[in-house]
Amino acid sequence: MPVTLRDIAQETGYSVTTVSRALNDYDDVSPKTRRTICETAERLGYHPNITAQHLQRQRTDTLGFIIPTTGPRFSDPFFTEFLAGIGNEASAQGYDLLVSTHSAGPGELDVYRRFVRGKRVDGLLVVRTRRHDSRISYLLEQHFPFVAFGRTECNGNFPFVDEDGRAGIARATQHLIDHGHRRIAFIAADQDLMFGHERLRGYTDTMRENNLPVDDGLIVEGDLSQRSGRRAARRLLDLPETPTAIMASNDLMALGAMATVQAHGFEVGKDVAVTGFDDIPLAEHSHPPLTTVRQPIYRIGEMVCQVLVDLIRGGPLKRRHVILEPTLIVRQSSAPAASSATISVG
Amino acid sequence: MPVTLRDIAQETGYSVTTVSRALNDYDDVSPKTRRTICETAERLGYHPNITAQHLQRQRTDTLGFIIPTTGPRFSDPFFTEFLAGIGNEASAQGYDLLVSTHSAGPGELDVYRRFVRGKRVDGLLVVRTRRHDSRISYLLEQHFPFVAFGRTECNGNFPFVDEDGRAGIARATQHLIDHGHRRIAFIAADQDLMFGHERLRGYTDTMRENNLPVDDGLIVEGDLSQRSGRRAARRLLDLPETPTAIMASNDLMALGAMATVQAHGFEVGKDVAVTGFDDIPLAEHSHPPLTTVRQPIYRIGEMVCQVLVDLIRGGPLKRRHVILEPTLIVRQSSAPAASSATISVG
DNA sequence: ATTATAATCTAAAACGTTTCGGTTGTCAAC
DNA sequence: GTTGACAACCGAAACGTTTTAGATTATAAT
Repeated sequence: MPVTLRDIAQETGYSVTTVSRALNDYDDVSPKTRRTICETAERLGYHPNITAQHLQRQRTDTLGFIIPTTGPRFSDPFFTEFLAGIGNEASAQGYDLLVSTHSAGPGELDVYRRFVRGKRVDGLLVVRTRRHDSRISYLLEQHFPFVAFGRTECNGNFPFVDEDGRAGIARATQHLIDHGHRRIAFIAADQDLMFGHERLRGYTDTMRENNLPVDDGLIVEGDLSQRSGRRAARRLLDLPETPTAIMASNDLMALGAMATVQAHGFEVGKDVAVTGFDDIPLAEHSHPPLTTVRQPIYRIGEMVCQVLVDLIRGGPLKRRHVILEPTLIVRQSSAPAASSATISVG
Repeated sequence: MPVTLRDIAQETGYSVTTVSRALNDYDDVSPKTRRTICETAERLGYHPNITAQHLQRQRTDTLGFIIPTTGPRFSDPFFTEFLAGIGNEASAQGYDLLVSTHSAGPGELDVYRRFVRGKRVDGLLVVRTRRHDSRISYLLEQHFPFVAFGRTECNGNFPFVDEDGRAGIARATQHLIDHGHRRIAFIAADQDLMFGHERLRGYTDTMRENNLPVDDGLIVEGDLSQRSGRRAARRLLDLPETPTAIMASNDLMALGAMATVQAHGFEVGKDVAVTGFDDIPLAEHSHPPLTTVRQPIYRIGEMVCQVLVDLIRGGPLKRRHVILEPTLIVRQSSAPAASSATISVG
C-alpha cells in the first residue's frame, strides 16, 4: 500500500539509487531525470519511510524529554510552558520530541537507559536536577548528548542552562526586609532538588546578611503543589507568633499559601505578604496579583533545546553554561498598602 | 561500539537467529542455550536497537500527539494534566509518545501528514476538535488509527471520548438561575471549536427554557486565556446594566474574570457570581474557590490513550464512543452568601 | 535398520533507506 | 585511435532486527 522508492523506480524505469539521489538533490542526476522522478513521486504520493531513514542514517532526529511527574494527578503549568518552548524550537530545527512521564525514583533510570541504549533519541533534555543526580551521572558515563535545565552539586562538566535562584530569592527577601518585614517564613521545596536547595540558601543567606535570625520554625517544606502551599501556610499561621511574610519556593505553593492566608481572614499584601517564584501566567492574574521572581520559562525551553541541537550537530558550543539572572516582579501581594502598580526591579 | 545481536552471536557461537529467538522467549531454544545467550547479552550490555525493530516489525509502538498551541507563550494547565494521563497510560501499555506543538492553521496538517505518511507513529490523539475538522477528515480519508477527545459536527464515524459540555453548562446555568440570577453573562470560546459551540448552546438553551432573554450583549468571546477572561469581564462590567453572574467557557477565563470583578471592587460570590469549566487544580485553590464543571482530565487522557491502543492492536473496541457526564462543583464563587462549604451536585 | 517425531538450530530474505564504488557512454584532446 | 575527463547512472552492501522455511540432530517407534 505505501509507496516506496522501489515503486517509483519501477514506474520510471530508473534504479532505486537514482531515485533516491534525485529526491535528495544529488548533483549527478540529469535535470530531466530529476524532473521525471519528482513528478512521479508527487503523483504516487510518495513520503519517505522515516523509520528506514533513521536506521540507515544512524540517527533519529528526535530529542527525548522525560517529565518528572509528582503523583498521579500531575499538573504544573510550568511544564506546559517549558514544553511549548522546546517543542517549538525542536520543530524549527527539524527535530521531533519524544516525551515520557515518570516520577523520580527507581524505574526512572530504566526509561533513560532504554532511550539511550536503544538509540531511540539523539539527545536528552533533563529538568529538575537534583543535587546528586543519577540521571546525569548515567548520561555522562555513557557519553550521551544531553543538556540540563539546572545544575548539580558534584559538578561534572555538562552543558546546562540555569537561573540564579539564590540571587532571585535573595532579591525577594531583601525586598521584604526593606519593607519592614522581620518575621519572614519560607516554604521550601524538596532539598534534594538543586533549585530547592539554592532557593532556601538565598533566603537564609539574606536573612543572616541583615542580621535577622533564621528560625527553623519558620521554614516548612512543601511538594510544589498548591495543596502543599496551603498546608504549609496553615502551619505557619497556627504558630504562636505568626509571620508577617511568607515566601514560597514556587508560584503554585505561593498561590496555595495566599488562599490559606485569606481563609484565615487576613488580607494578602497588607496583613501578610506572599511571594512566589517562576512567574507562571497565573501569577499575574491571581487576586491580589503575586509578587514573584520571574524566570523566562518558555525562553529557557527554547535555549535548552537549541544548545542540545548544537551539541548533537557537533557544532562548537557558543555557550556550554548559561546562567540567567532572574527578575523580581513586585505586585500587590507584597506591596505596601499604599502602592498598587506593578513594578519590575531587577 | 553498540552491542548488536551479531556480537552476541559471535561471542556465543550461535547464529543471529538463535540469539534473537532466545532473547524473545521463543520455545524452540534449549534452556541451556537460552541461559548462555541471556548471560552474554547481559554481560555485554546488549539493548536492542529500537529503530531496527520498528523497521522490521512495521510498527513503531509510538503514539503521536500534536498539541494545538495558541500563541507563542502558551501555557494551559489543562494540557499538563492531559499529557500526564496519556503519558502514563501509554508507557503502561508499552508505547512511547511523540509530541509536537503547532498552532491551528495552515502548517498544522503537514505535521499530521508527515507522521502518517512517514509511518512515524502507529496512531494519533486529536484534541480540541473543531466543528469542521480538517485533521479528522484527513485521518479518516487515510484510514489512519486515531482517537479524538471531542466530537465534530459532520460526524464521520470515528472513535472519540467526549464530555457532555452542553449538559455541564446547562447545569451550571440552572444553578445560577435557581439562586435568583437573571442577568447572566457568558464568556464564550472560539465558536469553531466544538466544545466552544456546545458550551454556548448549553447556556442559551437553558436561558430559553427558563424563559429568560438571551441578550447578545451579555455574550463575549475570549481565547481561553486568563488575560482574555479579564478583558471580557471588563467589557461586561462596563455595561450600563451589569450582570450579576458571569459564566466562562473554561476555568482559566473564569479566573481572569474573577480578577477583574475583584479589581472593580465587587465581591465574587456575593455581588457577582463567577463559574468556570474544567476544574483544573487551580480552581479549588483560587480565592474564592471557583464553582466549575468538572471533567476528569487526567482520566480522560488515560481513556483516550487506551481506546487508541485497543484500536491499534485490533482488539474489538468495547466502546468506540464514550460520553462522560460532567459534574457541577459548587464552591464559593457562586455560593449564596450564607453557605460556604463545597457541594457536589451531579 | 528404517522411519517418524520432536527438539534445536540456522541461512536467507525482508523491512525501506542511503551510499560506496563502480560502469557505461560521449566527447575533446593529443 | 588511444587517452582522459566528465556526466549520468546503477548494483550491491549496509543499517540491526524479525521471521519464514527449512536443515540437522537426537530420540523413539516400528
